[in-house]
Amino acid sequence: MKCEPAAYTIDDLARDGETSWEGVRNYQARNLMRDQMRVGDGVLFYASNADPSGVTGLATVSKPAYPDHFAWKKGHKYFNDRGSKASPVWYMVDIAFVGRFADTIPLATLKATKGLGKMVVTQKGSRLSVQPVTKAEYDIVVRLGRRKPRASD
DNA sequence: GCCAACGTTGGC
DNA sequence: GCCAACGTTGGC
Repeated sequence: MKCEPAAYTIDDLARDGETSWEGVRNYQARNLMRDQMRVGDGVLFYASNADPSGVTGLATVSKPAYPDHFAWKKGHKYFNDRGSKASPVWYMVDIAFVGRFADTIPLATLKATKGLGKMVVTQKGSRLSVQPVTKAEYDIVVRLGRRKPRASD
């Protein structure tokens, strides 16, 4: 799940413990949250438009998809006139903090890592704010995040 | 700040 | 239903 640091960071999630993921206004991303995400699923927290952009930590799905009520709040920045309280269009999930990486795993590292060649975020033009990750990819990224830098690095 | 990639809108 | 115009995302 991607987020710009100006909006929310892994440190914010560490402080909050849990957060709702409102504001997704893209059908593909919505479908992933609504149809694919289950409580307990692992989440890679990705900082976009950051320096460097990359995975900054781990979270887990703590509440399955439910209507994003910000979508029908007139005047709210996440207001969207599709759907309504009666027939919601936009959904969100809640995620809970799991861990923070000592250092961001930059996108360039993901692209250069064996086994991540097909990971959605490493593909050109991958703009979706919620992307699917395979178990194998997830495990590789977790290993990268846990690796302690050597003095010679 | 540039611009490629992609989603959405709306005229026809 | 096509597709040009437009807006947004996000890496660089």
